[in-house]
Amino acid sequence: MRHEKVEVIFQAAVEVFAESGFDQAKMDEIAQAAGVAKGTIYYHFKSKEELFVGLMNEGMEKLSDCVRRGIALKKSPSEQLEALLHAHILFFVKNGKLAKLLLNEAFGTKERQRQFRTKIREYLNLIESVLQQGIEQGEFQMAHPREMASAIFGAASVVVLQKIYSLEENQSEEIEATAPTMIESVQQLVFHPLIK
Amino acid sequence: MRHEKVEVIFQAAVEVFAESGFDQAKMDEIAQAAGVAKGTIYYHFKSKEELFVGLMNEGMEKLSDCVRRGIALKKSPSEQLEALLHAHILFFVKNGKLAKLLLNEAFGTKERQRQFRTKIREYLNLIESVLQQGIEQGEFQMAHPREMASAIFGAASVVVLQKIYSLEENQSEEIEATAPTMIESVQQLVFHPLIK
Amino acid sequence: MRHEKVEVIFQAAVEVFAESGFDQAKMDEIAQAAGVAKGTIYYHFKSKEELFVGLMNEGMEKLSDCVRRGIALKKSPSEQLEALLHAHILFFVKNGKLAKLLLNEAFGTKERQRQFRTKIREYLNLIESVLQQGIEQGEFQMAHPREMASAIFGAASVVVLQKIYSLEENQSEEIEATAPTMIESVQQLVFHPLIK
Amino acid sequence: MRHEKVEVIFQAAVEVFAESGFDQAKMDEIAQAAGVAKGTIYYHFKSKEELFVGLMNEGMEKLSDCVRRGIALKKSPSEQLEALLHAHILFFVKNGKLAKLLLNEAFGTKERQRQFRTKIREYLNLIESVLQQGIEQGEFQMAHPREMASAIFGAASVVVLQKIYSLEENQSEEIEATAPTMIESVQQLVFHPLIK
DNA sequence: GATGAATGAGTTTTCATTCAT
DNA sequence: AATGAATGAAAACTCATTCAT
Repeated sequence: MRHEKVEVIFQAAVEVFAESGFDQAKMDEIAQAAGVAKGTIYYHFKSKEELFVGLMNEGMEKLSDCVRRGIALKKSPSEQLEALLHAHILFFVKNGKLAKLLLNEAFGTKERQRQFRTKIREYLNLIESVLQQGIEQGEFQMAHPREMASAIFGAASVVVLQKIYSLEENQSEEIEATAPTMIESVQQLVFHPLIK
Repeated sequence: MRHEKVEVIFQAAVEVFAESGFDQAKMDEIAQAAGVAKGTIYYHFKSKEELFVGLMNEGMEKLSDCVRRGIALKKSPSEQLEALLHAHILFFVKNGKLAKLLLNEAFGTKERQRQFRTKIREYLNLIESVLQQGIEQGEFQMAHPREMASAIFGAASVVVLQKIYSLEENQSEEIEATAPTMIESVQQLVFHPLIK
Repeated sequence: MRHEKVEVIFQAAVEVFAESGFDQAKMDEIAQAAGVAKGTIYYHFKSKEELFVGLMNEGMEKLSDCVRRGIALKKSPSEQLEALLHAHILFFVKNGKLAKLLLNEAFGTKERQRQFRTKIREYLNLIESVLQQGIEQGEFQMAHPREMASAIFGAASVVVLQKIYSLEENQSEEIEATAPTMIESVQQLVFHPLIK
Repeated sequence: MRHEKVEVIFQAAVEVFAESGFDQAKMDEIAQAAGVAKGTIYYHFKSKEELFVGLMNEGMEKLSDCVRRGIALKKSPSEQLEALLHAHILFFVKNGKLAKLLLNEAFGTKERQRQFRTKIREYLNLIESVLQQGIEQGEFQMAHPREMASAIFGAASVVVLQKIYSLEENQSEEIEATAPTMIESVQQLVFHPLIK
């Protein structure tokens, strides 16, 4: 297993980065939150950026794994897509901190953001491949599976993020209870027309 | 009409903020890009934050206006929703800089971000009201119009953002040509099931 | 004339760099000594290194000018060499701080030191050209004017440095009084054999 | 005999200190170069400073021994002085790393430098005593043997240093071949007038 | 209205040193 | 004897903001 202190630092870093964003996050704060000296972080990570990138990669890895596991149980593309949405939203609900970071830091021209987008691109490819299979097997019908993948990703992600922040502003914490609502909405968007 | 210098500063600020994000953007750089002295910015704006907030508010205003104008021409909610998506995507395509800022700075706990989210909330209300009318007039059918509004907003925004950055990485600039692809995709998502 | 603050910073920097050497010198200390804020130094100089290099260049420039002026008054190479030694030693005596920096920072593989050595090389060329002329005019006789230039430079410089530090340890300050002693010694080394 | 590890550390330390100077040299780098753990250095030396001082003392010791051995074979002061110059220059040529350190770290107000200068003072006394004997025995003639000792030390040292760095910049390594040139030059400076 | 030199609080990062194993 | 993870004090540098001109 990974070095104990590294784990502690990772935990603390997610909290702090999610709370403040990359630039506003202070290494001091991360160190304090982790209960280690600032030097200790630098003993394990070359820089703030490297720490952040490590974090993001791990986060995307977890999301991918989680979604892949959900898909693996299903046979037909439409069931797989359903499972994908379900897993994606639940993952974001359970890992709100990561979700915040994901959208906050996904876009931008900094190197770390570019690197990060590569990971997102991979995740989008996963979605796209499900769509593609559906098309090939005659289940789905769409002209632009790549754009559709982005749109679905955006819908599923922003629903959760918006909910997180709106609940935060009302200081309620019962987000898990609202998961079905969000899943249902995105499922409808994808599988049924809004129009009667 | 607004003071000439203010306009110049606004223009420059959008560029710089979009390129670097709020924190990494330097007032020096904005001043240089605007061709004014740094002090001049502070003569017109109290702070970096105020400049940014002014910018974002104006941006959201423009987006709202643009969408509202699109809707106004239509009668039925479904036509209105169609027009809304169309206008939203075209606006983001035409104002890529603003689009970047929008998603980059929409989430976070800083005061400026909270303020900004208020504007987004208003925009989401606009979408929601179209959905609501559709329900009332028996055109639409959905359990959670609020969540649906978020999902639609996310789908339409992320499609464009993802496209912008993916084109940037390939150094092509022909994003306007791809607008129909994106509009079509989101329209399908909203109006037709993916499933045959 | 040069900007007032720049001048003040230069003055302070010579003091501090000479006292502590490049690495041990703190920008804080220089700022305090100059009576300006640390930021002011960085407003005028890009980095500690740039400040230092500027300083050294100016120092070598002054030394060169001073020696050149001494030489200019003389006709024959031997008179010129005499004047050169005289001027060099007096300059070091008057500008002890600079003399310290000169020897302390002349050697090393850092970029700033390499740059600095280029200036010293130029100064050595000046000495060498006097020697060369002496040879051509039949006044001097030597096999390796380049090495001789280094040797003379070393003799004249180290004599003064050693004296500065030995006086410092005895807390006496009367170095100017000892200048003739040093000049005489180096003159003898160059013009008369030690051997009777 | 000295502990094996101590020897290894010394070797590595000379390299690293000579390459980077005292301040820029990193204990990590020395440890790596020596192939031991950082803690091991601290097991054998109390501090970076102590390691450095030990090094310098040993270096000066070796120089002194080498020169003393050269002198011991000669009888007359002028032969002794000749041998001294010869030994000094050859020692610097053979121990370039040490030579660099010697001049780089000889001057300055830090405690380690003061300590080091004590050793140099002793070496200068050795030179001075040869001069003094020459005067007493009627071979030499000079007003200020102490200053003359400094001047000779400076000439002999700087000649080599300047050559080392100028060859380094041209990436040639044949310094040993140039030793006679340098010895000859300093010998002339000391024993024969430049003037015909 | 406009300017840009000056400021100093705030941040990342480095590295000698320690100490439990 | 030897190790190397952990530490925290120290330093270079940044940049939003101010203000005299």
